[in-house]
Amino acid sequence: MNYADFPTKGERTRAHIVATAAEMFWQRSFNGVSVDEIANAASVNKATIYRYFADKGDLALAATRHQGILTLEQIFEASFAAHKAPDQRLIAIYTKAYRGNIEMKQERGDLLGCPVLGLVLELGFEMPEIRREAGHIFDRVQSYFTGIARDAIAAGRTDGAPDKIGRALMQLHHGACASSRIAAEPEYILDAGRTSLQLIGYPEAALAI
Amino acid sequence: MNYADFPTKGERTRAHIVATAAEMFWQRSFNGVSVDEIANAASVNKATIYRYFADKGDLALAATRHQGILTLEQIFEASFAAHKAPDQRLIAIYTKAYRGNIEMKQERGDLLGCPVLGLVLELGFEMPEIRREAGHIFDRVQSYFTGIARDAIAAGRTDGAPDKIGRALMQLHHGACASSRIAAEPEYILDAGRTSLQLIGYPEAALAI
Amino acid sequence: MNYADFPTKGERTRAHIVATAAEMFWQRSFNGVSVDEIANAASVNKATIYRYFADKGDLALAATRHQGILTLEQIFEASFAAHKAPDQRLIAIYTKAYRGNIEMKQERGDLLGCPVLGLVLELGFEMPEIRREAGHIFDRVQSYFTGIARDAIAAGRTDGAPDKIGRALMQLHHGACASSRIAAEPEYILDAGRTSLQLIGYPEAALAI
Amino acid sequence: MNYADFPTKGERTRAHIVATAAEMFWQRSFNGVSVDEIANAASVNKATIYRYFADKGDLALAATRHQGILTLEQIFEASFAAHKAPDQRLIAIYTKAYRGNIEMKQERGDLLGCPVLGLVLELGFEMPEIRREAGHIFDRVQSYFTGIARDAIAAGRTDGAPDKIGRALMQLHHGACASSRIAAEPEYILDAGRTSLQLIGYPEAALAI
DNA sequence: GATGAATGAGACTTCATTCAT
DNA sequence: GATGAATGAAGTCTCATTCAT
Repeated sequence: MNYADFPTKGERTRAHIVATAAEMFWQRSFNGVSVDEIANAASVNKATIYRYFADKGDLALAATRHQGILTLEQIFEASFAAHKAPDQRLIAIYTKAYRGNIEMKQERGDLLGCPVLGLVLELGFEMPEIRREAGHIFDRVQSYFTGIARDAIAAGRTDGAPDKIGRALMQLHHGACASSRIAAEPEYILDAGRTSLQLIGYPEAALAI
Repeated sequence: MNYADFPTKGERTRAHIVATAAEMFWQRSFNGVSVDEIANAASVNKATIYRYFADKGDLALAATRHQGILTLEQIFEASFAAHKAPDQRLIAIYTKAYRGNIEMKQERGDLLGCPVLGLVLELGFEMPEIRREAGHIFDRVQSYFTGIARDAIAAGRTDGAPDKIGRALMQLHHGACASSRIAAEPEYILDAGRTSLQLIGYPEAALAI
Repeated sequence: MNYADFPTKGERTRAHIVATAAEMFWQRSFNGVSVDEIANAASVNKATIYRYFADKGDLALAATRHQGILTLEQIFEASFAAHKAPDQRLIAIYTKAYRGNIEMKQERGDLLGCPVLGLVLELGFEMPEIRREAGHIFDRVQSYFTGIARDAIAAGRTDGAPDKIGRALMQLHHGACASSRIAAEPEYILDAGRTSLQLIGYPEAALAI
Repeated sequence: MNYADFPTKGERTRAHIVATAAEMFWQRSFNGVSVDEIANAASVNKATIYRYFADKGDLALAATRHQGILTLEQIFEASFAAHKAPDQRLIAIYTKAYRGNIEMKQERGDLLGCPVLGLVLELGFEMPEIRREAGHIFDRVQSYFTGIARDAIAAGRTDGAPDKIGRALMQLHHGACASSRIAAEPEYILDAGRTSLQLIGYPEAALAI
């Protein structure tokens, strides 16, 4: 997080709380983390949290949004900015995801997968706003994948409906996150990357470590 | 659940508790459901639950196992018993999953997705036994998919490593469960089914409603 | 409280909590007493309170009812049972009230007045059920006073509408409770008793200490 | 409130806070209103409140005083200034009270009764200064009633000790406030007015709407 | 052996109050 | 000097679990 983005003290405090909470929810689920723990981890008083968020659910919503923005920026936007070719973009996406997870595994011995998926599966029915937010995030993820699909079609590598391919790529991505977290196995991410390359007609493209 | 499988009264009580809890965890997550609520829903005394289970986590483990067995039997074993050809088996799997979710959506307005995925994402790090159990379940799921892949290879429809294809099919399945739950959209399941058929080299096979 | 009236253990616990809470609310108001304090004073766990009452307001409602029943029984019913003549009944009512307050003042240095009035003034708008309950209690109080008025009219001591006189007697009673509590002065109760006797046409009747 | 009475900005701010808080305490009790809510309602910063008042209790004391002054001026002084005869004065007092409550009931659907009684019943034991303040206010109220009694005696309408009659009138007034608030019934005020007229020997005097 | 009753710990939230700019 | 920001304490309520009959 770039703290320069939050000029006032309050905005910085708020952003710090969100980032802390997001990290904890990611690791230990919404209900598995108490507001007390978040306050301690963020080194703020519990009442300060309630100054910025109506309730714990509101904080979870902000955390979801935060994780969505972060993922979209650091994985998808970055990959699109750095590359033009569809296979290169896909490779960049999966390489980044893989590296992030490798790092995590080294740092904490575990690998957390998608920071949004767990929250929305846990809270989707109880908190429709979180579900809606996750829906938006995943819509944007799918858009990126659809763009890749479209370019692959334009390059004559595959055919079919770009949005259907985009959805398939997103589903594979979801599955990769989930299965790699469950098995604590980063390689599963690369597997999904390879399947994705095949789906857009670049079976020969290689995923660099 | 076939109650005839549990001859003694105690076994029936236990099975009834597990089934009730499994349903509730599926819908509202582990931490979102209290032991009180489970006892009420199952119409048993709370202390009775603690007669059969060491603690709430133990109950969650049993629920995970229960859901795993159910899914493996009703979706995968049934599909394999009914069909021989790989595409037919895949079609059966996805058709069953789709129909189950359609039913759910009609009955409760929502669609719950995979009954194991949410639990293990929520509790995986805190309760290693659940993670292990989910690992076993998903290993068996992957085995079924790997078998389908192997048969498709034998039929000359695709090539590659069967286990890698099996993993891809499982990841797609995970992604289908997750994305359809988030969007409350059963069609996403069929989309994943079609992608799966394509992956094993049966792009022309049709998913009956 | 006669504990024999509550056969089961749970009923006794519940009654004990109500009696304890009623006493505390009377002295220090609803919001001035915490559930923790009530639990401590009643020597039960806080969770036990919530086993018997949906929330603190529900406990206040039970306390209101409890105080109403107690007052009606010990002051009004008892006075009516012991005497037939309207002046004697009025004298009995005010004598009991006076003695109770004298006792209180000796025991705690203060005098609490009406156990229902404070609660309903504090919570009437937020908790309509308490207001309704207090309404019922005071309706019954007014009925007793109206009965006295009717008998005084029958005895040729006064005329007018019995219910209007009944209401006047009740209002005087309310005022007596309030003013004696504020001034910590039990004599104000006797003053109201004398005014009441005058209002029903027995100006010469004397209030024994 | 006449803001012209408070020349400096600070005094106006202070007076505005007191008036706002008094209104809120009246409606929802001392403990039922938070300092935050008062600050919001008065459109001042919370810290500003603490610039003018040592603590919330101090604000309650000021609110009590404010309500006392207001009531004494607008009801009692005004009635005494407008009329000379004791029955006319009593009628004026009760008419004003009645009209004020009718207005309230139309405006908010409820009727708040005496603005001091609730506060002092709630806080009397915890905050002796408030009790003392209320004592002073009610002493002055009683003085007004005693004056009326004295004039009625002088007019040969009744006999007895003026201060005892004054106390009776005040107790009736308290009771009228309480019972009308509980029942949300302004007519109860008029009833007390009629009883009061009777007590000072003007049973035939009529209370204009 | 099954269940009503009880509990300690901790959940979320709000309170009155003060700090620091 | 006024206000946004912060806090410790305490509030109500619920949790998973166990006792005692």
